[in-house]
Amino acid sequence: MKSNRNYQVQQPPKMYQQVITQLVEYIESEQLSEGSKIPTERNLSELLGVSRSSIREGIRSLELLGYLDSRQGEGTFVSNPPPFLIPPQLLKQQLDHIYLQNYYEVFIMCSKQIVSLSLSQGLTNKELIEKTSVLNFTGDFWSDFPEWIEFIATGLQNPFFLSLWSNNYNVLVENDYFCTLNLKVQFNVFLDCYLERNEARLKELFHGLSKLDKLDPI
Amino acid sequence: MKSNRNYQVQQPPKMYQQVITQLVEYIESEQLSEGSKIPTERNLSELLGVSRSSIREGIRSLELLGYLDSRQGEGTFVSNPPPFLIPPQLLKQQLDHIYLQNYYEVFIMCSKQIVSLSLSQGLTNKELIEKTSVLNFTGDFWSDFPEWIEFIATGLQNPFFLSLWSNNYNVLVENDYFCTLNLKVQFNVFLDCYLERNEARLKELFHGLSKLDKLDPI
DNA sequence: GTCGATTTGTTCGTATGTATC
DNA sequence: TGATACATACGAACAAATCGA
Repeated sequence: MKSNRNYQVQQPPKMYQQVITQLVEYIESEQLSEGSKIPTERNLSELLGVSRSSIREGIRSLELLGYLDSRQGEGTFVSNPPPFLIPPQLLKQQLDHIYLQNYYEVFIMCSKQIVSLSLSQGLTNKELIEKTSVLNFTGDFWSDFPEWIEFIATGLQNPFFLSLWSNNYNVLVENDYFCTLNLKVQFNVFLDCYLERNEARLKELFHGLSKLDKLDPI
Repeated sequence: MKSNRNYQVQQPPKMYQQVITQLVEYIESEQLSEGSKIPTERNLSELLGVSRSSIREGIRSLELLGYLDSRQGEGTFVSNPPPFLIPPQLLKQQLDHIYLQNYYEVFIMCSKQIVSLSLSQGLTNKELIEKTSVLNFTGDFWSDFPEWIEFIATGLQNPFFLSLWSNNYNVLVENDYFCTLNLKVQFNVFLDCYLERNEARLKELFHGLSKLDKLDPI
């Protein structure tokens, strides 16, 4: 090597990227929380010394991530982005079966974890039964199972499992994935094992869920 | 209700949102895959009948998601977005301890799942030992453990677990989370149990990891 | 190696719609 | 009703990078 040139492939940072960084730093330094108003586009333009267009490109990107919310005539406000995002869902992309299957397996992992954590929460058997009795089930597995998981997940300390679970669930629903699955188990079985705290059997049941065959297209 | 007016609280869709939708539809309909070039900003402007600025706001947002990649002088190209995103990581936000702990628990869940799937892959004991022997460990838990997980995850059918794992891992690393943990176990123990396929003991070990105490600040 | 065409990067000015007082 | 503040949107202009003749 003769020169000191940097051969790394790296494009120079773009203005909107820097705007994003500055914006986040500004919000953190000012301790702005959900609902707080940030300076107007024109102010930011002067403050950061960049054009309004670049400011807007940054704001728009942060808006898509759920970090900002701008309303015409009012201003731009700080918002709380979710802990996880699934890009194809944000873009309402059509996903093929192999993608959906991958999301499905993550979905099952989350479901399993939520059930496991729920059982280790230290509730008495009575509380367990009382809590779940407020739910009214329909008999349709892919209607009852999600309702159940969502319900017990809201009681957990860590809300991220529910967030991740919901993301995956929504992707699958929006792509009509569940109706392609060949289900061989009743929902009651899950619920009974849960109320009996039969973790070994639950493990088997979840294992069965993750190994579902695809329905043969007729 | 006297009129047919829609009282739903919904802001009118913004141009850049529509641009995003149209762009995704265009890419899908043209079957463009990774690396394909999309029309120039000026072309898109005419094609969709919106200004170049709005086109850019849409492109920029998709760029942040990893769905597009635009290079000055060349053009804008289709890219493959990752299956999961963690917004605070994209924004290089500083996260507080409670947030990090939540991500940590998801991280452990993924690690556990990866190990479990790896063991059920049907490898012989000999293959298992040979595969892991290519790794050279340092003795530092939070250096060895991630290297191990990442290695065995690359052999899995479903790449989403690794993707999700990496996302969480990177958040934790970037926020110096691991060095705040009070670790009481050696990495060897994990590896030995793995090679012995001792799933029951592995379960205990992971349970121990998820219940780590925070180091007392001195 | 130079020139010219193409394309994104960036800025500025202007007009319009909307919310608030 | 009017005035003000603000985001929304457009279009023109120039800079910078890339590529090919």
